[in-house]
Amino acid sequence: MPELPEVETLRRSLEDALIGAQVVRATVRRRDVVRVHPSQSRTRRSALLEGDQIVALERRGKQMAILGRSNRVLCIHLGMSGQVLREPVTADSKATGVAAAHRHVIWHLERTGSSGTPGFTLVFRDPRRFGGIWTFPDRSTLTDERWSALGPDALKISSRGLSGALSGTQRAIKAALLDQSLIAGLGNIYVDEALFRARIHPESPANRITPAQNRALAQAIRTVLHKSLHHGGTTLRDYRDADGTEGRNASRLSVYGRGGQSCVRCKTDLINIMVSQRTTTFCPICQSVDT
DNA sequence: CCTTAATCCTGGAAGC
DNA sequence: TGCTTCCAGGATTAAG
Repeated sequence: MPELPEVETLRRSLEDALIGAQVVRATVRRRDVVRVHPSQSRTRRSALLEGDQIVALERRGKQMAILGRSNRVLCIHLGMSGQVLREPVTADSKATGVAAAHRHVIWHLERTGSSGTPGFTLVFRDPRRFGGIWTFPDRSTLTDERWSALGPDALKISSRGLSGALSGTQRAIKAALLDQSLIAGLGNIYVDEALFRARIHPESPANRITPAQNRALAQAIRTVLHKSLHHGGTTLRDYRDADGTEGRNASRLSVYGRGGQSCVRCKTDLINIMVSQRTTTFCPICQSVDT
């Protein structure tokens, strides 16, 4: 479920603590969760930033990159159930808690300059393991080999950028918006929310969207994402930021998860259909095929 | 070009 | 209560 606002909330919740911190040790408890770049196969420890200092956190679509001073990069994708948690190293009771399982990678970090600071850990957990961590020898390799496959970032999508993405395909617009190579960052929640806001039927062919609809949709995507970001993202069940805080946007969703309930705009019952193997909720009146 | 289905995986919920 | 079944979802892959 983590989509763009959740990943961006996570990134922001990590920035202050992580930038400038020194990675003392990285422990991998499940090897298949980490995809080490072929050029780094014999230096797995440094590939995981061991001995490195963290200098930046970036995001593109639903992916987050942790950049080291060495120029080495970790790219984290949360998939369905991934979490990155920051914990004080003194929190000994954590080991027996509910979140104790599925901790696949653990980093031990310290802040230099202030000796005596206890340090902290960063944990990647992912019960369902749809997510993972990809390592790259440098930033440009990440761009060339991984992020080049992504379309423009949804948070700042322009009307022009959106029409460029949609005009080349006659697939259902919902399917196109879920395709990360066309536009990066949207998942099932925010696609349904944006289409509702722009009053577009989810099965409309992407290339038959009118210029007015395209403008409305680009605006709706930005608004829906910014609104969620403002409320710390949407927590349906698993999502937490690095401090374990839940997002507060779930109660503000207009259509996602509200099939059978009444439309916030016209009071008609919202209906569920399947589009691209995904449950899709929309208002049959507000999002009719015409207009 | 397109769609559909299967696959990965776990845990919560629903059904019997 | 306790078992089985279903479903959720992001991304990739194969098949039609």
